[in-house]
Amino acid sequence: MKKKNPIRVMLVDDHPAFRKGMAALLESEPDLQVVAETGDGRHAIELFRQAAPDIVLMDLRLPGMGGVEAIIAIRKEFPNARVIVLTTFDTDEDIYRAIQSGAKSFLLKDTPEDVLADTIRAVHAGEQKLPPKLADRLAARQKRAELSQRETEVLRLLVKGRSNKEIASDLFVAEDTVKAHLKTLFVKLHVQDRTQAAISAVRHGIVQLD
Amino acid sequence: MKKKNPIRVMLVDDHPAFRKGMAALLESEPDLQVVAETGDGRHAIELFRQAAPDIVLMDLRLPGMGGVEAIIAIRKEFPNARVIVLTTFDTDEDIYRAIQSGAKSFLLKDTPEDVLADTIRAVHAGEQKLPPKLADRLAARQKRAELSQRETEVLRLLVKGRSNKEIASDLFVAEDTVKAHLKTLFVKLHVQDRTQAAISAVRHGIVQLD
DNA sequence: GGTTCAATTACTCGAATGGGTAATAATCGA
DNA sequence: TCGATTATTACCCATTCGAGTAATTGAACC
Repeated sequence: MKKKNPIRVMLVDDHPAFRKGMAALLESEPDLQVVAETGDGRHAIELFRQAAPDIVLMDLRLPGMGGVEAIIAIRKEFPNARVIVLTTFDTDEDIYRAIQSGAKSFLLKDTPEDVLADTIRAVHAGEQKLPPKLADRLAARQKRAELSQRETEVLRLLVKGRSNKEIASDLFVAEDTVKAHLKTLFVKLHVQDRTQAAISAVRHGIVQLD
Repeated sequence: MKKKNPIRVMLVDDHPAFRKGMAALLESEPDLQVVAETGDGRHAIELFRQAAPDIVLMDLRLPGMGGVEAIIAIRKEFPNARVIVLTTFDTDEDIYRAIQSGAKSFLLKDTPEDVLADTIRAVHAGEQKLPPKLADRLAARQKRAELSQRETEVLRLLVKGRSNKEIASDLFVAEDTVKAHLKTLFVKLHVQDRTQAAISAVRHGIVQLD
């Protein structure tokens, strides 16, 4: 028996099996109801319009549109939308971008069911809940200096394995300019050399390895 | 109605929701039956003894014991065990190690249900089936020269961001020795410098970024 | 016993990298 | 309009790195 006002949940995840299982888990809670599900970010937006869920459980890696963009798009149209990110990937940068984009919580897919249900209820009640572990990660990310546009480009090329000279010609600037950017990058990333910078960029999710 | 001799499947994956959903998907096929499931690699081994499944669907990232080790352990005791790897992670090295360890197939979690069911049937019939995309990846891995023990250690330290001098003192050898290893590493990995080598190691899954 | 391969070290040399310092121009928010 | 940030370039200098070449040792394999 459902209560009169169950919390209406929408699932966005590209694994059908996961959606199915998650739906079953959630439905076993008397106050939760799965009202919509999809594996596509773009589809999620129009589905939100139709289903008007109380809570969205959103994966980050989605075909077509990324999870963060989907959150931004939804919240642009529905500023009160309550989105919880539920994903396997958890770099500092992922967490940071998700929260920045307006997500109310961030959970990993191996989160115990009871914690998940509690988080859904808490977020539905208007709270913003983060597991302590991830909150620490977020704090770590916050402390890290913001990279400028140009620095990010240089870092991206660095991760592609390009030399200073190559990066310079890629960006149509002098090699000394690239060196200058690298110097500030090293400081901001707390590293000593380019290899550490490249690894750090990948580890923190600043640059994707795709 | 089940047939008299359904294919008995065991699920090993640390996400309860995924197990639940996958079980439901598989059970919807009349000739498939989920007879056991667990989220733990070590537990999988004794569960195999009890349940004697025809097919094991195995994730690679598991708490405690890794998926590859679990496959090896199972096949040591039951050389005829038919294991299909079902995972989100798909570096060349992952695929390679899985097949080396005796897995009969390797699928990604977003595999369409019908393909999955067909693969289970094919493997149960004794075939070794790989999606063309992953077969290519495996071929790419096969072409890559095997790294020696020492080279792998050097690469691991390189990915940790250590300099030649540091790697040398870590391994109690001369810096020239490290340089020599790096030279052969560059050739084997088809790269020009240490940064590319580090990225390549991570991208191919030779070194984990944990 | 010869061969192949991994591991080790050494030496040279040129190129790439990183640190320090500094100057200029543009943009931007207060 | 002033200070801050960003982007740009330049120069110097020490260190690190990478390529080439080569030799030795020990284990594994046949």
